[in-house]
Amino acid sequence: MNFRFPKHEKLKSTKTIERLFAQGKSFSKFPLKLIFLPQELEKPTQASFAVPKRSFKSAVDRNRIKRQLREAYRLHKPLIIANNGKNFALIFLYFSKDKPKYAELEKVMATLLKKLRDETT
RNA sequence: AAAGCAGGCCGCCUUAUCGCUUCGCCCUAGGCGAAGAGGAAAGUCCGGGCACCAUAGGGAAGCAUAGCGGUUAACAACCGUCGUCCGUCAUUGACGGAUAGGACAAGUGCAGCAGAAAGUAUGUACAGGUAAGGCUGUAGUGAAACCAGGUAAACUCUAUGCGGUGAAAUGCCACGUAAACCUGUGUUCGAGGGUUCCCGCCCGAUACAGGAGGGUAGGCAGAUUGAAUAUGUUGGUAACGGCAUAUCUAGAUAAAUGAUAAGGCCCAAUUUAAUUUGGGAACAGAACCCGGCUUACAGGCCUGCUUUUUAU
Repeated sequence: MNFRFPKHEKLKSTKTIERLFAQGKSFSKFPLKLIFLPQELEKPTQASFAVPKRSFKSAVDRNRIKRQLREAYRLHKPLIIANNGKNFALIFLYFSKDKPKYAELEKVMATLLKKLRDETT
């Protein structure tokens, strides 16, 4: 099992992100929204996490939520990587206005990733 | 011991598992080791370093500072001291606190109550005086009544200082494209541009301005060895400086420094104590680097002074 989340699996390209917001498909389950597109050729599945400044004014809170999101993704990403060969570009949006509990975040993350796997195979 | 005031310091810890960033070593796509947020990293309010610009010169404007002396790379910061004001003890001093503190004899403006009148002065009563007259004195109101009046965190004046931009700066490498097209202007008789404004100066030709459209948006340097930190010693009332020894202490870039579990510890609620439940602690996240200022801050510790109580 590979639970690592190194730099090259982080979505950084401005172009790809703009394309995601313009054309990406999405589904949500409170408090997360997942936006996704098939990845360009020869690139691994990449993910990125966003917490709007509007909801959380403090940088400390935003950082903490992003870290928890990243942790939840890191531990559950084998769900989408394991068998099928398809790669994705992903963005996770946190749209609640309250601080999350990690256990709930983890549950939501798992269901979202399962849904993504089931709908694209 | 308690309370108050002033100053300074700390601001969760340990272990396990799974991860992230940088560096080093094995020797390669993995493993091992080391290091990894703050006192304010915040606000971006001052001052520097550093870099670039087509010289940055004069005048005006603007902004800042304002007893005196010192510290500093520099400052609007800091230290000392004098003056002024306030408080306490007390009696002409001591202690503590505050203080943007140059000029009102250039001009302009402003001034509650009281008072006839508050800046173009001059009413009443009494006394004196004159050719005549607030011409002179006293009384009365007020902090102040003509005195070169008071007031500049009022305009203003004086002295001193200030070129601009700001790491998205800047340099190099790689990749890609369009030195193409349309319109206008222009090449020493100067289009256009830089300097806040004026003058002056400077740049300037395969150029400049506009239109429509195309490409890139990666890497390295800048960038963490520095007005550095710690200890000792030494000069100075102090701010701060000298010398010696030791140390290397985040370097990310859609932005690492974390997540989970257990225990300790702290806080809140419950309770006779125990226990149980909740929170992880307050304020808050480096972004070129320093020196300050301002603002936010749960809880704890230390030092000094004052008061009260207890003991001697």
